[in-house]
Amino acid sequence: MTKPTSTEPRRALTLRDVSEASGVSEMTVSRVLRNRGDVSAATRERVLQASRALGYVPNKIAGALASQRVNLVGVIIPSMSNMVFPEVMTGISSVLDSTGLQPVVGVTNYLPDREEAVLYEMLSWRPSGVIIAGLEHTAAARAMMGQAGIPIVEIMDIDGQVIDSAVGISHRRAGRQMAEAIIASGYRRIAFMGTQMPNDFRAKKRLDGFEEALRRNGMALVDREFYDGGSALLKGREMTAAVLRRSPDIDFLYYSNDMIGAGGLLYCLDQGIDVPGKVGLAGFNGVELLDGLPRRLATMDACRLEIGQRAAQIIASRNQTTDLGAQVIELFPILQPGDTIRQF
Amino acid sequence: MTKPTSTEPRRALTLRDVSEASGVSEMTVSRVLRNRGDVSAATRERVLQASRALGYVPNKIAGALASQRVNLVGVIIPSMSNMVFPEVMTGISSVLDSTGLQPVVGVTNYLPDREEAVLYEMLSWRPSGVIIAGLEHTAAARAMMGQAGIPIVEIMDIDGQVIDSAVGISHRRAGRQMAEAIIASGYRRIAFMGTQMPNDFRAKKRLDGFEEALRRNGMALVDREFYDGGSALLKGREMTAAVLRRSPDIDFLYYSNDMIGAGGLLYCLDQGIDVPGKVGLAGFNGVELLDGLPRRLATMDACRLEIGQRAAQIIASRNQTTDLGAQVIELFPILQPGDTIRQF
DNA sequence: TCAGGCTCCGTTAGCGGTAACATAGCGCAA
DNA sequence: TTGCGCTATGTTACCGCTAACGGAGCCTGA
Repeated sequence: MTKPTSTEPRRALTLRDVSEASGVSEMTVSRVLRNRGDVSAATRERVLQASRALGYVPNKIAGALASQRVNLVGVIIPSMSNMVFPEVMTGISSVLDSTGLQPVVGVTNYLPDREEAVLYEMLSWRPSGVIIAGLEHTAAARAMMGQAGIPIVEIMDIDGQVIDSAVGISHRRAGRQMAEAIIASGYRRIAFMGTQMPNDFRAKKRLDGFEEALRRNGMALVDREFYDGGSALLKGREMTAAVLRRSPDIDFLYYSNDMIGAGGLLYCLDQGIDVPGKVGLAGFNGVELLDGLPRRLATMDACRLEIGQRAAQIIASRNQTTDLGAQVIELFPILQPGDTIRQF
Repeated sequence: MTKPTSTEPRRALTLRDVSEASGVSEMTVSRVLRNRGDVSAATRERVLQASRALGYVPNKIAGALASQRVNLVGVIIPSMSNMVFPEVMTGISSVLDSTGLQPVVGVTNYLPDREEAVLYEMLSWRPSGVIIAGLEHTAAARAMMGQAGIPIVEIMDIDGQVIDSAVGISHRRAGRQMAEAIIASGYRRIAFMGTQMPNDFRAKKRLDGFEEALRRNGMALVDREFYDGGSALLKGREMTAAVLRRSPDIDFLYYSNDMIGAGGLLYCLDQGIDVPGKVGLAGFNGVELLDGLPRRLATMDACRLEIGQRAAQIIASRNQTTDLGAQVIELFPILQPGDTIRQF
């Protein structure tokens, strides 16, 4: 099985092989394969035939070096496994697909040093642009992005200093809005549950905004609980159980994301708790999963699809004559009350 | 905002800039930055300082062309948003991280033509290896992989013809096993629910194996239902409702994946159906999500983490002296009965 | 004292394409 | 017939880096 088959070439194919097989110069082959410049129909056909027959695959490394152009866009995100970034990617791809640009993903696991390393690696391939989640980066990462000479779009968040362009929502405001809606519905004894991660700056900003709004209304969080790793749904159950045991008079549970919120909702329903009468719940993100729950969790959609699309549009335009220039785009999430907040 | 800042260089930095700034040859700078060859500690320090001060980022395109080596491994998967591939990626990364190799992901959305295009694009960057989901590919894709002269590992499935190496489970056998367990538990009127996708070959193989085992026991599926797009959890609810309405005497619901199975489970519990007494349920994949459900759904874990790890090990070893050679590794999924199959 | 073997660093020649320019061949109007 | 302009193709010079080799300077032991 390890022996090369008879069809396996001893040496990788190059333009020269195709040019010899079709009797034209390498340059002409190059023109045919890139659809660039004038080539007669007859020659084109001959070249394509030879290329296909040989199974030639162009070497983009050489091509990129010679042309100083790379059709890659680096996308740097904290995680792939939480339902939020796959949708951002969908948005990015939907726009990039029609431009010849191609996304390349790097994952940081919410670690700033890892983000820096991933960024360095990406920039070393000289991409046409970078889309990166968040506004918080190491000093070195900021410097690299500033120097890179390519469009940089920071996504998801706009509460902070932008390097070049940004597309996102204000998480602080989102937290405030949710708090105000909860208070307006008459809830008074509110608990918070979220991730332990010190580097999830957006979750932190939401909580900041949330608490600020509580304070303005003369209130404060009655209880809070953090988790770290494991199945979010299960953690949501466990934290909710712990909080309700510890503080039985709680009347609202605010979750930093929908997954743990869903776990909490399932727990409350299991326990026969009156939702939203006795206890209200809310999460954040507006993930599709919620549609299948027994009751629709209150949440705020984070505009993930549109964020991806807008970011990709900015990158794409900068590689064209229709350059949109650097810009900061704020999107506005919509509160979806679902069935877990009292309505009047 | 579109004006270049003062720190932005007019021209991209090259090794020459660093070499001039540190007073040594480009070759020496190259050696320092790659940690290769002998350089005195003093010189090394000087070069690193200059490099950092300038904010130099090496050009891997030029490096790869000159050295004929690329530290990239292409990973081609059908989807990123279904909980199964993120875990495979985790396995791949965990192994590759210590090797200097780096995964680059491409997504096909279960479309063979798209897979071919993604593969072509990847091979044009001359990666050190390719990990690709499934054994079914277009003729052109198979030819490309055969010619590429790099290690190719097909993952997830081993029921079919392997190009080079493979790591996976037998989905046909998995389907059979589940059917046998269900029958052994005394269920007799079984329905199936799954995706409509004609190109999800692994789901199809599971169903084939499942039906084959039923036939051998003189049985056949009583009902079946397929879905397409949308929230899997919600579709699971809807399909389950439809099936139970249409065939009220059903006593077992077999789902092609855990997500729709979870939706079905939630529906049954909502309806007050006795699970697993009156109706049993089972899914496939062993996703973490299930831990947070009110009841643990019966499932089979697909060895996703280990598949990723083993595949990465094969690629890594082929780039070393410890070459493992081409191989086909079969993994064996374990049936997790959970709480939705009657136990005796 | 000097051959031999280090350590450290420089020089040369590509890697496989593409931009930019050069040129051959042709049709056609004057 | 000449010359202009066009189309179709070839030639040349890199792109930024690294493999391979070369060689200067120094240390060592006989």
